[in-house]
Amino acid sequence: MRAPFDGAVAGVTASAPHAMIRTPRANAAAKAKPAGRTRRQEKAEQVRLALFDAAARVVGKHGYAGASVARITTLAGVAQGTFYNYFASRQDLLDQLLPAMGEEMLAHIAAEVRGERDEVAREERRFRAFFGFLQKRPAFLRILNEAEVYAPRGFRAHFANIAAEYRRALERAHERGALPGFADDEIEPLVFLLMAARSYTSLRYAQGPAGRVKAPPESLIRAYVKLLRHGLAGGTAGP
Amino acid sequence: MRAPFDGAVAGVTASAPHAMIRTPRANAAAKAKPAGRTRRQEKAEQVRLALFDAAARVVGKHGYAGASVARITTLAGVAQGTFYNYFASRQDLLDQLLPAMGEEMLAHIAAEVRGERDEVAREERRFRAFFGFLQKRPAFLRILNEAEVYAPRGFRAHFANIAAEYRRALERAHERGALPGFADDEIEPLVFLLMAARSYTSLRYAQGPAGRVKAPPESLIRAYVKLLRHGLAGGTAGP
Amino acid sequence: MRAPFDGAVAGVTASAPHAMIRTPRANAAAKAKPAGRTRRQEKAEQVRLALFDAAARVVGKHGYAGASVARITTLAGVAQGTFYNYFASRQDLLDQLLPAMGEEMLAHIAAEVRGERDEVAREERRFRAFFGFLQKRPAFLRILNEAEVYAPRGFRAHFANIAAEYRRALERAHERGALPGFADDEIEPLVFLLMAARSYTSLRYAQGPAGRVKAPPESLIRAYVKLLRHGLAGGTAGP
Amino acid sequence: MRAPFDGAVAGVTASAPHAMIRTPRANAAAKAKPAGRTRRQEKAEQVRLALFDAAARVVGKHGYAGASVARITTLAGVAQGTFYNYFASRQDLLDQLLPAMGEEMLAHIAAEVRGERDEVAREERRFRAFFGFLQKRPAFLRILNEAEVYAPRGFRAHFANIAAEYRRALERAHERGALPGFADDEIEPLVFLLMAARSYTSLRYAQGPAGRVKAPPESLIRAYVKLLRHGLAGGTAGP
DNA sequence: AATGAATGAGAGTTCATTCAT
DNA sequence: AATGAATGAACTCTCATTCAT
Repeated sequence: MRAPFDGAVAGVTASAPHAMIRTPRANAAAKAKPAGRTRRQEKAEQVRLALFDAAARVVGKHGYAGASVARITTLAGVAQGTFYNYFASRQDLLDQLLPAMGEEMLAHIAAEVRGERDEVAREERRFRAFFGFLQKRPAFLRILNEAEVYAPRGFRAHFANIAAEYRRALERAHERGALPGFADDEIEPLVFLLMAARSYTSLRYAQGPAGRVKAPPESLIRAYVKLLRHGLAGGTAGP
Repeated sequence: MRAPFDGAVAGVTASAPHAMIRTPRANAAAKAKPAGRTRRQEKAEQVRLALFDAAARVVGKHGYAGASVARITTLAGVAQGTFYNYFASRQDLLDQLLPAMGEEMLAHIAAEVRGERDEVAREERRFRAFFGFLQKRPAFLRILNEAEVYAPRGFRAHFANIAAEYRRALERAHERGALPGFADDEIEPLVFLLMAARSYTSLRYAQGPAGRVKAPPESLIRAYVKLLRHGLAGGTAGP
Repeated sequence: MRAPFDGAVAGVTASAPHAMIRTPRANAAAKAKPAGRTRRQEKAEQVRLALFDAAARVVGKHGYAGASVARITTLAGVAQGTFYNYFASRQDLLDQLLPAMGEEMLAHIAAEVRGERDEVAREERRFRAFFGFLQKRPAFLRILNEAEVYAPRGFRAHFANIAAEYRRALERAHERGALPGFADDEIEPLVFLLMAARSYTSLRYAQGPAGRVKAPPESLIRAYVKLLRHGLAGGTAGP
Repeated sequence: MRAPFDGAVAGVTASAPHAMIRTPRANAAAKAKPAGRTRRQEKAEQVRLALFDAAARVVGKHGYAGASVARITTLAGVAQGTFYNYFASRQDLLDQLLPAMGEEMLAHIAAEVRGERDEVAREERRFRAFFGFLQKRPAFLRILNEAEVYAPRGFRAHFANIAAEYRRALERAHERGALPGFADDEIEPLVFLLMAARSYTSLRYAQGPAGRVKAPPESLIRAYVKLLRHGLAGGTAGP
């Protein structure tokens, strides 16, 4: 709700699909008093969050290549050494960035799609929600973009998350008979084709100057919907 | 046929759509004796080519991040300092890599599409030809992938090249009435959606272990063609 | 018999020849109630012992260089900060390690020598007992080895201990007329020459792979005894 | 002859038992003009020597642990990066230090021993020459001492060198009948016992304050000679 | 007395670029 | 035009020690 990541990190912790997330706190947790978190734990969590948040901002602004530990810790307001109390390495944090924000994105999109029955309309909502999320979290665009190269482990985790979610959605649609012409082994390719549309066009249309993020033009959404509804024929007969 | 890039580089030099490509050679060319190239010029061109070729191989194998000037010059068999007689900076060469290979790719695809009239069938041919090219030039997949992050200028130049070519094709199709449902301002989005499909799926399907490049599965191509032909409905009525 | 050092440390405390050994406990000891140790004191002594024992194990396995406070406290099962309640610094503990084990070694050797009257035979027993001790306490070999460089104060203390003991033995032998050719001022050099033999050959012959400790070959002991009995002539006339 | 290492390094290069010695120059050497060294090569050799010399001084003064690349390069008057043009790593240089000086030591000792026939007298000369060398190269004492722990590869190389040399000498003596009481398999132990005497006593007697090196007392040498000549009996009958 | 997170100086190493030869 | 050694800033990471809780 407020600073980036408050929600995102909580989301990750909740669903916890990231074996790589591990902080010093983890050990101490075992000895924790049953009655709620201690002050120390709270403070530690704050620092962790501050580092996470700082990393997201720094990557958003300078890219992964420019995300030095020095920059991140300075922005977070802690000493460089402190970083290594929370993350095993620079790469460790970098690899957690995308999956964490990805969870948040998924939640954001899911909320927008709820209620719509028609599959193309659902996809249109997802598409719009994706772009909406980019505006809510401008850093995400760059993080998403560069992660494949700079944080491949994190990228793969995120990719698997998103693809699994998408696949579930398309498989349900398939069962409902909403994708009549497609065979079972064509669902996965379809997943990637839809992810491609979203991801690739965001690079062209959302990326503004100086890290700014723009809303996508309606013509893009119209073209996408037509393609999904009728293919390249685009709906000859008109709506 | 033989070493990568002999053709590619020639192609670039020929069509020269890259404002950023400018080397010390350019100056020398101005002074060239009218009667053909001197020995010196030929030798220089050879060195330039060797550096280019070495860079492509190195990036293909080690990625842009691992493409140090030392590695490139060692592979090319020249001293490190020599590099800067031909390229303004490491980045300069890196930015020329993708546009050069992109020209070659364009030529390869154009040759495969020739003769086909149906627009969906043409796109299928392009799609197949793209994957075919990846197998011919395995290094291209990695270069294409990483360029956006490591050689953004080069990536943009390449992207503009490809998009322009695509746009021309789709606009001709549009004029022929092959994209009946689409408005003028939806052609460009369509271009990006088709590029997205090609580019994004290549990452998922073509990337084999250890830099190997695989052929795409037929299910992917079937799904793509169905999507183009009928949208998500996928051709309920059958072909 | 059980955890290393129970005895060793007790020994140190008993004979206390180490001016440098002084821990927070020492203060507490002053305030001790006359009637035996309190629970608190016992607990504290346990922690001290645990740290000591952990340090010996860590140095035995990872060497002094790898004996970080973090590793030692983790193995001892206490927090890092606790360390500084018992030792003034990392170096302080490290410097106590060798003298403590050295006392144990001395006791071990003394027990083996008892009863033998011939001086060369006594030295042979010491020599064998030294190697025997190494096998009983494998960590000692590494500690002894590295202490000179990493814990020079501790090394000097240990060295002085051993040399003093040795000197006492040789002086008694001298008085008995067992070292007929040597002048008074040659006793000390002799001490160092005997210590040299023991210490140096242990590095060559006892050190096995992966911290394992081997028994010395009999040929070494034969050569040593011959040297002591007859010099380089080695006993031409037979024994 | 002048600055430390001029000779030492040459010595190493000559007998070259150190597979680990490798500098960038090695490549270039292949292309070298036949007619003598170029200026560049000479300069490079100078820098290499300067680094070597600086390293020896630094280790002599601050120990291996204090021999940071920064200190070494500062003393040598070159930039830190330059270091890595000559040595693969800090450890690489550190491992070369002892073998290089060891060769010089060997030469020094050999020169002193020449001419003497009696084996004990030869060993006395070696012993004296060893201490003499320590005074000529004060840094050597510390380097020798710490190498086992900080530069184990270098130490092993040096140790093997010295032991081989010694062994050759003792085997020749053995063949001459100079070590009448010793069996073949006792020669090696003898080698180590003599090396022990030299090495260990140097720590006790040569080490002065502040890296100063003292001459050994005559009593040490007398004791040593007596031990070698008659064993612990020390020559009852007198000379 | 025990905790353990925070600190920050300092380590080794890399590499694009320069420039005297 | 070619060389390749020199440069030095920048990087990630370690760890003994401190100190508020």
